[in-house]
Amino acid sequence: MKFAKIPMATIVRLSIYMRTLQELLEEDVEVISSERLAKQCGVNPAQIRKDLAYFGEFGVRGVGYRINDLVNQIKDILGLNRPWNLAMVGLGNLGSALIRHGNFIKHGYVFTAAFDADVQKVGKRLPNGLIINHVNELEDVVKEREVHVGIIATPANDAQSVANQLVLAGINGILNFAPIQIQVPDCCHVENVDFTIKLDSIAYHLSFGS
Amino acid sequence: MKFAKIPMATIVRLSIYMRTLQELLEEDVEVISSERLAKQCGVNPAQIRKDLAYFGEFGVRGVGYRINDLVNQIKDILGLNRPWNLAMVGLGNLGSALIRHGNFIKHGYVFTAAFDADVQKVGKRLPNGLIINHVNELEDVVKEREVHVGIIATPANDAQSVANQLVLAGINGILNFAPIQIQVPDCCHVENVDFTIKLDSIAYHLSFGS
DNA sequence: GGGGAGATGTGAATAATATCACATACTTAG
DNA sequence: CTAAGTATGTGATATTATTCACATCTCCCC
Repeated sequence: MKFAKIPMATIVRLSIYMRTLQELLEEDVEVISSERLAKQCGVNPAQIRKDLAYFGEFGVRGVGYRINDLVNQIKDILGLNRPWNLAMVGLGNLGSALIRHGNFIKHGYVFTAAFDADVQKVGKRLPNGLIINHVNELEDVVKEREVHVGIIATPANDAQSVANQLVLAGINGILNFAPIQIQVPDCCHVENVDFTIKLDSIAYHLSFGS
Repeated sequence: MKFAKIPMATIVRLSIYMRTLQELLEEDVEVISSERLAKQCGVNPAQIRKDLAYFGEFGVRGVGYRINDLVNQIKDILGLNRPWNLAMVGLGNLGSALIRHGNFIKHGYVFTAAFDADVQKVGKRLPNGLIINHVNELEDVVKEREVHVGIIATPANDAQSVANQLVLAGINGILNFAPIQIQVPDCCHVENVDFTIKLDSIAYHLSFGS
């Protein structure tokens, strides 16, 4: 599926295109031009065509893209035509809220494990039926339940240690909500979600104009 | 403070440098070289020096950067040496968790208003003392409490309408957690936080190597 | 079935971003 | 006071990413 060095930015945009296309599908739109899609996503039309061109030809000249097909093709490109199992580590405010959040399941991501260091929480059942395990059991449980991606929602202090354990358990993908830069071996891919950094960008723009 | 066209990526990195530097301060490190900081942040040392060079000279040749000073200078650059008032819109799982999350206050962001469309929730008091207002009151309350940044944590369907109201109320910065691309006038700066997009990137990496 | 309208796919041009490499300046030791 | 050792700041270079512009293909209508 992957033919050349693909810019990371392209991958991110493909996700965004897909989201927008899925929206359009629900409004019964069947075909769209790169120009209209570009406007809706806030990018340049040529950008969309280039991004897709890395992976093949998906449109029809003179017509545009059949949305249903394109969504499926983007899913193939991103590896989303299969289920992905998630483990949540840290069930404080944020972790609990995320695990209840409907967007994961909507996009094919399933929580198959949940961990916390607080023995008070261990054994409790979450709304989705999962029972919280102690972080000590992380390695075993992760392997047993075939977790693919670990989500870190612990305090910053615990994040690195959790990351180490996840790597030990054979995890190669981590989504990190802790506000710290975690260090992992090259085999493991980390994506950070840090909203205070986003707020800093907003503060900068508000302070010094766009 | 702003001298030239500054790359957005530079602004984001400055936030990251600042976070790391603040960590180091707590460990009583006083001075750091661009090389060590770079390693810790996962970037190139020259990158750090270039990023800072947009705004002035902050280091000492042959020595490095005095961390305490540099943190303050980055705060000046980003406009963080002042309080910023936030309004949360949407107090479902995610919104409630965020408003309880300690990281905002730690970095100088204060919630001064909270809104929900559910009349059941209106009037309730949050852990931080705030009382939930109905979204109908958004414009008035936002102006009265001098809100600078609106945070959207509503379902995707409501996000655009909330954004419109925020703009009407004079808000120029929005942090959007709803998984949808919201449209706003140019005067308003939007940052999106969409973790399923991050998960998609991870899925891609796991599927097709790094 | 031929011609016009419209939208893709893509090489070339442009713009933006990151890295290198070294001159410059500061500190310390002798 | 001088020389050695370091680490910054920055012009030059390399790399990467975006946009343009147009040839190519499809559809539709006459």
